[in-house]
Amino acid sequence: MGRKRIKPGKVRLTEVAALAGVSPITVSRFFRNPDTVSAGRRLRIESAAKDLGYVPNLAARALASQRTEVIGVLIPSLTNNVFSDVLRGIYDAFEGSRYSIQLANTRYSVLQEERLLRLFLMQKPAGLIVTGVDQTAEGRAIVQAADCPVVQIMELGTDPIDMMIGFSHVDACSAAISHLLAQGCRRIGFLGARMDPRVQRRLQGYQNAMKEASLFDPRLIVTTAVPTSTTMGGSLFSDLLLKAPDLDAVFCANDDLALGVLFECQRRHIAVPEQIAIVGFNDMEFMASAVPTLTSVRTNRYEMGLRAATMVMDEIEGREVTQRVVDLGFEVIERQSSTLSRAATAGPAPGERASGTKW
Amino acid sequence: MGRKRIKPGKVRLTEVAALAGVSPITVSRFFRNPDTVSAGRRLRIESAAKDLGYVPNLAARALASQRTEVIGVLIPSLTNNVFSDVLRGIYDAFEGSRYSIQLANTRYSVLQEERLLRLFLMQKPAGLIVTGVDQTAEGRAIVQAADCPVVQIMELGTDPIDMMIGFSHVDACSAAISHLLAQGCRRIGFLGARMDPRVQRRLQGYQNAMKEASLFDPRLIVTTAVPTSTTMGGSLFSDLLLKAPDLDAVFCANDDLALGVLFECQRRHIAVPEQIAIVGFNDMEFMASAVPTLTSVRTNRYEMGLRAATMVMDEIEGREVTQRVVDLGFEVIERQSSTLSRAATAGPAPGERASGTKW
DNA sequence: AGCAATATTGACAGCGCTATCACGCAGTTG
DNA sequence: CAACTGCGTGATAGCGCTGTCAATATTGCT
Repeated sequence: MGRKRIKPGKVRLTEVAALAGVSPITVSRFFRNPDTVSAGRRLRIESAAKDLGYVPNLAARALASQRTEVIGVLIPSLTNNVFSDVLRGIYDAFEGSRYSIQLANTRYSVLQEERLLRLFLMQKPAGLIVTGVDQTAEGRAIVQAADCPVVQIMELGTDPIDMMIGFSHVDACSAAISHLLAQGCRRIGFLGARMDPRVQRRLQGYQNAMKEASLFDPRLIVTTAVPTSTTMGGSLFSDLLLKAPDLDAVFCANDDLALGVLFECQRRHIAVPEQIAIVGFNDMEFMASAVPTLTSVRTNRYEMGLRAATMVMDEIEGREVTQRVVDLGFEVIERQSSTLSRAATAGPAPGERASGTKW
Repeated sequence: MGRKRIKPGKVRLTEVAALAGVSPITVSRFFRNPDTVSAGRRLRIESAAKDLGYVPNLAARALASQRTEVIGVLIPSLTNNVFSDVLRGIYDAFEGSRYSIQLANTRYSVLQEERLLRLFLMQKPAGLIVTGVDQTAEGRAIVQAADCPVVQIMELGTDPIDMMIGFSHVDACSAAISHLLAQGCRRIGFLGARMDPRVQRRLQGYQNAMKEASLFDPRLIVTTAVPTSTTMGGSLFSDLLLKAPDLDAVFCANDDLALGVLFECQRRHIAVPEQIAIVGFNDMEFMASAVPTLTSVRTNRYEMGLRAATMVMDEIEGREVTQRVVDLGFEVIERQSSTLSRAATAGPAPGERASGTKW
C-alpha cells in the first residue's frame, strides 16, 4: 500500500479552503488570479491563508500546470565584471515579476554548458538566456528541445537559435584600432587574456584593422589562456615590450589588462599617452577615474541584460517580439590615454611615431 | 472528469520502464542510485532512456519525494566584486554535486530579503545561505520555517540562526588602523560608501581604534549612502581633504575607494605614502599591482563561499558539522602605500607627521 | 541440502496542485 | 418566457514521480 498518513501540521490548499469555506480550486485561483474570485471570498481566503501561514508548493504547481516560471541563465564566469553588469540587468528586469532566475556558470566550457543545459531541461524552464553563439550542435539541440523562448546574448551571429542581443566584437575592436590609427599610432599592440570566443573576435577585429592599414605584425600580439587580471595586464605588456620595443600603443582586450598596463607604464616611467597610448575594452567605471583617464570601448552590458530579459518575458507572455536580433552597438570613449594633441593638428603621419625604442 | 489525454510524444519514467522491460520504480532507482540496480537492468535502462531521450521531471520528483536539491543563496549585490568572489566559492563547492543554486539579490534591503526568503520557502529549499546577521525578526522566522540548514556568511555575530562563517569587520578595520598608527600616522581619515551593516562595523572598528589612541576626530570621517566606485573614492577623498587638510592617512572601507584615492592623489601630486598613506579593504587583485602597491585587508571571500556551501551540504547529508561558527579571520597585507620606511627605525612618534597641510 | 541473510525488484497509493468541463445564477435579448 | 451569455464556482481526474512495504531472487554458511 501507499505511504504514511499526512503530517498533521501541514498546510495545503485544502486546509485554507476548508477554513475559508470554499473549494480548493477557488483558493488556487485566488493565488494565481485574484480578480477571478469574488470580493467576499477573496477576503475570507486571504485571512484564512494568513492565519494558517500557507505557503504554495511550487513543485506541485509546476507538476500540475506543466510549466514553471523559471528562467535559466547561462554565463561563462562569475568573476568577470562584464557579466555581473549583464546579470544586474537581467535581475532588474525580472524584479517584481513572477519569474525567478536559475543562474549557472559554464566556466567558458561548451561541454559544461551542455551539461548545464541538460540540467535546465529537467526544470522545464519558461525561458533561457545563454551567452554567446558558440554552442555545440548538441547544445543547440538541447536548447531547442526545451521548447521555450531563448535569447543569446553578448554577441551577434548569423544563425540565432531564437532571439539574440549583442554587438559585434570584431567591429568594436576595429573601431578602437581605427581611433588609435587616427591618433597617429602605428605600432599598436594587442593584449588578450582568457581568449574566449569574444576575445578571439576582438583579436580578429584588430587583425582586420591592422592588415587594412598594412601595419599588421604578429609580434605585436601577446595573449594568454590564463584568466584576465590587472597583474596579467602588466606581465603581458612586459612581454609585448620585449617583442616589440618600438610599440606606440596598446589595445587591451579588456579594461583590467589596460589598468595593469597603465600601472606597468608608471612603474617603468613610460609616459601615457606620449610614449604609449592605451585603449581598453568595456569601459568599466574605473577607466574614467584613472590618471590619465583611460580610453575604452563602451559596451551596453546592463542594457543587454535588461533587454534580453524583457525579450524573454514578452515572448513567454505572447507579446510579439518584432526585433528578434538586436544590435546594441558600442562606442569608443576617447580619453587622455589615447589622445595625442598633435594628432588633431597634424593628423596621422605614417611612421611618424614609430621611431624605435623610447625608454 | 479530468483533463485531456497524455500527449503522445511525452517520455516518462513509465515509457522508459516499458522499453527496458522493468517496472517504473526500478528506473526511478536507476536514476537516483544506479548501484542499487543490477548490472543487466542498468544497461537496458540506460539505453532505453537514451533511445527515448528521457529527461527526468524535477517538479514531479520534488513533489513525490517532498524535498528538493535547491540551495537558496541571498546576497545584497551582484555588482560588488566582494560577492562575486563569495559566489564563485559557492558555485565551485556545488559544482558536480546534485544541488543547484537559486541566487537572489536583496539590494541591501532587509524587506527585499524578507520577500525573497518567502519566495524561497515555496521551493522548499534543501539549504540556505544568507548574507550578514541583520535579518529582521520576520526574516529569521521565515528562515526557521524553511526547516533546512542555514549558513549566515560575511560576518560573525552572537546569535546565529544555525551556522555562520565570516570574520569580524570591527577587528579587521581596527587592525588596519593599528597598522597605520604603527607607521606613525596620526590624522587617519575614514572613507566609506554604501554604508551597509558591514561597512558600519568597519567604521565602528575605526572609531574604536582611533578613540583608544586618543586620536578620534569626527572631521576625519566622510561617508556616503551612494554605492561604492572608484570615482566616488576620489570625491570622498576630496571632501575629506577639505574637512581635514592635515590628513596623513586614509582608510578606505573598500578597495575601489582606495583606487580612487590613489588616482586623486596622482591628480593632485600628493605623494603616496610620504604625504598620505592609503589602506583599502578586501585586497582585490589590482591592489598588488597598483603604483605604489596598495595596502589592504585580505578577507577570505572565496573560501568563505566554499566552506559555507560545504557546511550546508554536510548538514543536509547528515554529516555532523562540529564547527558551526567559523571565524575565517583576515590579514593586513602591508604594501608600499602605507609603509613609511622611517617608522621601522624611529617608530611611531606622536604628532610627528601631523604637521599641517603638506600640499 | 537447508536455512538465514542479503540484494533486487515490484505494487500501490499518494505528494499538492491545476486543467478541464459542468453547472448555477444573474442579467440580456428577441 | 425561453434561449443565451458570462461570470463565479465546484467536482473530478490526473501531472510524473517516489516512499513504503512486501515479494522474490541470490548468496553465504553450516
